[in-house]
Amino acid sequence: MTTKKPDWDHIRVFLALARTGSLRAASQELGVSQPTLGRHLSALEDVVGVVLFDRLPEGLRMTEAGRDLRPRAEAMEEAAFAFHRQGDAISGIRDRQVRLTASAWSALFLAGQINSKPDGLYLEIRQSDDTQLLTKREADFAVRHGLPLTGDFITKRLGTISCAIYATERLAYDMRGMGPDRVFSDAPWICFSEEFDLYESQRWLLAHIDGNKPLFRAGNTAMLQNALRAGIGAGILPCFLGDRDPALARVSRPIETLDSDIWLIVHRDLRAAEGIKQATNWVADIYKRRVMQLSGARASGGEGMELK
Amino acid sequence: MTTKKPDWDHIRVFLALARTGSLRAASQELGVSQPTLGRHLSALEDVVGVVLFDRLPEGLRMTEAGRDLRPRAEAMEEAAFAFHRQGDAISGIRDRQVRLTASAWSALFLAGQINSKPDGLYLEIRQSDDTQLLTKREADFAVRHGLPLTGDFITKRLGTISCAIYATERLAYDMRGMGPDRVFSDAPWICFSEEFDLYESQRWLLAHIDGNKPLFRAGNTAMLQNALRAGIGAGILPCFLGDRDPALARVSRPIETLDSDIWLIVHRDLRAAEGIKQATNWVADIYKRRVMQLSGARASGGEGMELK
DNA sequence: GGGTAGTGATCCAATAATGAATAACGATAG
DNA sequence: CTATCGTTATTCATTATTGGATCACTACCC
Repeated sequence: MTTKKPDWDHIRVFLALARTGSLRAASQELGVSQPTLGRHLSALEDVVGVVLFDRLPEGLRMTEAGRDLRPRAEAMEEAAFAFHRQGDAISGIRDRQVRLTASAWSALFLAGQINSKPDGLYLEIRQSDDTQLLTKREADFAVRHGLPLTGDFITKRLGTISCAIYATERLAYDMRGMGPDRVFSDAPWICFSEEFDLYESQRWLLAHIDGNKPLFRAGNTAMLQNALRAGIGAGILPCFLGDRDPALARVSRPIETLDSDIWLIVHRDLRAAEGIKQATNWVADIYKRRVMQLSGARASGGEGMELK
Repeated sequence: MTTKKPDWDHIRVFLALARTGSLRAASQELGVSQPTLGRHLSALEDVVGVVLFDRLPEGLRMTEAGRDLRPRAEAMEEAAFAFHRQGDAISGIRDRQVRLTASAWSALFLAGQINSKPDGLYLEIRQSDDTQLLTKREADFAVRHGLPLTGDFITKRLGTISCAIYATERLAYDMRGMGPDRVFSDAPWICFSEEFDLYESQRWLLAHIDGNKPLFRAGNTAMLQNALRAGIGAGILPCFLGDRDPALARVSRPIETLDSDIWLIVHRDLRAAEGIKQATNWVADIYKRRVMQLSGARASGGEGMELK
């Protein structure tokens, strides 16, 4: 009979070490101390009979054996996630916050509607674009601009979000005077910082203004909006934000090219959980009721230039 | 952030409890005390948020939630097995006995050839017909009469094992006199106990002797052989045993219907491990060299009746 | 150079997990 | 009804695990 020592948790440690590359970093992530992790690793190496990491002064370097073993450990982790997902589904997420992750704009939008949240539903909204949050079970469902590439998810289209170019009324007036051809090169522009360069709207703006460097780069949407209010430049905002800001006016009509579908994404295992159903219904309902706000439709038409 | 408490080992406990049905039984199997298992179970129920077992005076009764979760836990266990198999493959099973499981006759046969075992190879032969031993990682490879139905195995045909009917020379003489038609109904027969009723040879014999009840049922092959030696009856033995027993003679020639292919079965993950290669090569070599013994071929032909 | 910020290893007091003993309980047999 | 057996739950002394502090070392930056 082989060793019956329970080492499943040690495999979990192995994975954390493989990811962080050092005992200390992993100790922070796992919430256990560095000496303990070192001991766990040694214990695992003992039962497996193979050295998993070379201990170097600059950290841990995974051996070839470790690299071979890693996919197996990840398969095990995935199984553990599936186990807990199923548990969540069965428990209906009772006595726990439902954790929703949304991209920047969607997170803002939902936070603005939080007062319509049904009683008894405890929500936590986490702004992130990391799809992995769902598979890693760090979030229960997601609101995203795109569909996930892999994984066993249920998706539902929530609606379309439109954005336009906004500035103070005064600046907007001047810019409209420049006309579609010169506004990009002559006006002062504000955009997001480099980490958002992958965003569709950011790419669109940067491509249009071309050589004309943006005079300010904001780290998040709220910063951008405040900068616009200060009147130093123009920038892209989602209509649901820009239209409701009395200090801002549209420079352009909603830019159709940048219309973006919003998707609700929930893991198949969780879709039937009571808490999840409540939360997703709430979210879907909001997007249904606020479709006008999101698309930037207005009772009074005809404001701003047509840009594309 | 959710609870980061490591509970993978608790899932392992959950599985053991699901299988044994009681804390005490599981504590024996896992080598941990009953109070500890109870605590582990409670801890797991805490994080999952669901009651997994009802604690009854007669033991644990799995709840519906537990039944739903069980397949997930088993998937995780399978992943853990795969992890360790891979580890074994990489380490080459150094510093460890290679554990071989074989069916009754094959185990006997191999044990008889153990002196040809290469130095430095440490073998443990376990007699069993449980195919699960391989997937549960309780054995490294198997010698079986049939092929496994499921699983990712490498198989190799080792040879054919033949068996015949044996008895003492005196009884064999009498029986040959009865002729093929009456020998089954008139002679005294010995067979295996009921637990072997699924074996091909046992089924064949029981079907032939029909109403004629066997006068003795042996619990294993050695017992059967000894009973035959005592002269009280005739029975089926593999040729490699019967032919080498000077106290026994063939009543029949090898019975072709009962020829049975022997297979070597090793998990794909383990096939390249050094220790495994050594051991499987040794086994394959034996079956190759002793093919005559196994098939019951003899220099002097023509002994015994032809039965089918 | 000479700090600084990393890394893993080691030691030992504090702590958490463990298990033998036992209690409490229900089922069962006589 | 009583005795016995097999459960899980509880208790508490013992044991094993843990982590803060520290050491030795390397890489890197100024």
